[in-house]
Amino acid sequence: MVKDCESQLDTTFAALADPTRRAILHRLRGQSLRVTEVAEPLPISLAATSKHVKVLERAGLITRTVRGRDHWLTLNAGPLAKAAEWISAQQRFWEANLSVLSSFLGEPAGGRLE
Amino acid sequence: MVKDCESQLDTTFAALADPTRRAILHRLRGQSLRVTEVAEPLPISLAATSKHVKVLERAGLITRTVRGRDHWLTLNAGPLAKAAEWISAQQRFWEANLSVLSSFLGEPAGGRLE
DNA sequence: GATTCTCTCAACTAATTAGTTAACTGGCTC
DNA sequence: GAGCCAGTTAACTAATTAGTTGAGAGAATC
Repeated sequence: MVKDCESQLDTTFAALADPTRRAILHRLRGQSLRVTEVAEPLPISLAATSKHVKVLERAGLITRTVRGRDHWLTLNAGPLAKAAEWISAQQRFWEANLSVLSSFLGEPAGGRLE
Repeated sequence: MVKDCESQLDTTFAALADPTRRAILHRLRGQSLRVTEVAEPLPISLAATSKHVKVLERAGLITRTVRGRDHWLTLNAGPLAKAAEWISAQQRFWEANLSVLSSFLGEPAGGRLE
């Protein structure tokens, strides 16, 4: 299933929008863990954790390696790079935009600014 | 309403997860626009656009300046910086993680890797 | 002051999501 | 092979979301 850039950003940002999933990614920094280990500190059921893992996997943010009955999860930074790229491209225009705003606010006006 | 870091990331990433909203932000690069102008190229109603604008505003990604009947929208990069920060903190561990993965995959094994 | 323009809000629908519990599959161990 | 362990799937609920249309509030204009 080939996913275009736009819809990849959709799934990446949507995956990152959940604090539980961010906690999972955070926990996978520098170590591979099994699903049960990932679930252990979380205040939700194993089934719910399994769903979150699936979301992260579909977003390409983690990689699953099956070994017998254990599923080992590993961080995968590819989509994170794409997301960071989009954000920084946006930020590149922030300065320019600030000047636009200030010149706008500096106008003779008469309008309310709240 | 004071929002902690975590829930700010929630709303920021959730706001960025929608392609229409990313298009709006993209369009606001370097220029302030009114809601109608933002809505013009979008294939949805003005009311729907108004909702997206509200989501972006609540996420702190844009600022609204009311002038008479016109609402001027301006990009606001603060939350973007927080989001970028979270991502790059995560990325800092990618290299370390790659070595973990490769040593894991390099084990004598017997497990399937699919 | 009547009309038009900009924008929001209310009410509704259809789809998605995060969680639950219960049942199931497949691998390990005694 | 009986039973346990790891994990997914199914079926359900409650909440949220993206969109619609229709109505309304306020500002500009003729």
